[in-house]
Amino acid sequence: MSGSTRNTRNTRQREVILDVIDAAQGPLPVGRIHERARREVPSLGIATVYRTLKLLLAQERIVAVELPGEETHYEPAGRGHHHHFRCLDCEVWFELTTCLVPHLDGTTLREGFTIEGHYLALYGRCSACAASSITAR
Amino acid sequence: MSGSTRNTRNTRQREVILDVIDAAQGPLPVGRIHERARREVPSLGIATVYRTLKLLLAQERIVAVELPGEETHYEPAGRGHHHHFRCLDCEVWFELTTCLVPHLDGTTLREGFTIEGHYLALYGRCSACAASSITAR
DNA sequence: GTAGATGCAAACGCTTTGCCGCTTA
DNA sequence: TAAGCGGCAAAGCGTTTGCATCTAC
Repeated sequence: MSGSTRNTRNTRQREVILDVIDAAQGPLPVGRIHERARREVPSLGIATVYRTLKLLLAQERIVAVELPGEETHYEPAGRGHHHHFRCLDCEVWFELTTCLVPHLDGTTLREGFTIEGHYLALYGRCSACAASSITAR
Repeated sequence: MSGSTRNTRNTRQREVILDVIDAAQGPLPVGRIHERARREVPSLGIATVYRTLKLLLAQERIVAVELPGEETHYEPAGRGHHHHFRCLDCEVWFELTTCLVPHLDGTTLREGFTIEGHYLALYGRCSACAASSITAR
């Protein structure tokens, strides 16, 4: 009963947009979703992408991912609590499968702040880029 | 020699904008800076705020703080590496003085990602709000 | 006196909305 | 066939830029 699936139709546009998000290796911004979905449906308008993302969010089939200094990205829902890693070379955001700082939640800092949740993003090099930077010399 | 201080004038507007940022307990977004600076200089235009922030950034007198799902905030420079805490009640962003996860940098994850830097934001209740939620009943 | 700064308004870029013809069920 | 949907264009909204006026030095 989560979200509005009532009176909702299955269209090629929605199918393609969800496919693009599901097939990605990490969260995608609106522009990239539009770009990739257009390969299948060239006439696809940007407004439809925005409306579809809003619908998919309401249906809890995707989640919005906020990344520091970047536009909102989107990824499939249901992957639980996890964080993201950005490669400084290829500039791709990857999804991590585990939480690196599970101990933080529930603790209270000296300043009196009680931590109920956290957000972590990592930066560095992915293995592919690290390898090519060695072979490149 | 950091930034352009040459051919730069000291105006009341700039002085007030920097004062507002320095006096804040945490990073502020453009709108709030404008709002507070206007108390001193009512005619202050939003364009001047944007231009001044850009100048202060170039002079490395302030830094831009990216917070997940929020507009860019600004705080005084020179406070080193630290993170931010957002109170879910009063919705204020506070600055923390220490890094809670210094061990992350330099490590390589199983997936092959080499961590060179990290970004952490915390959510919860500040002591004032935690206290008032108790006395409120 | 003059280069630089401000304030206003127009321009921009991204997101949302309105409208109407098209499509799914 | 009808309600939902998509595409286009216009409207919003936050940020940037152009320009004429003002001001710090």
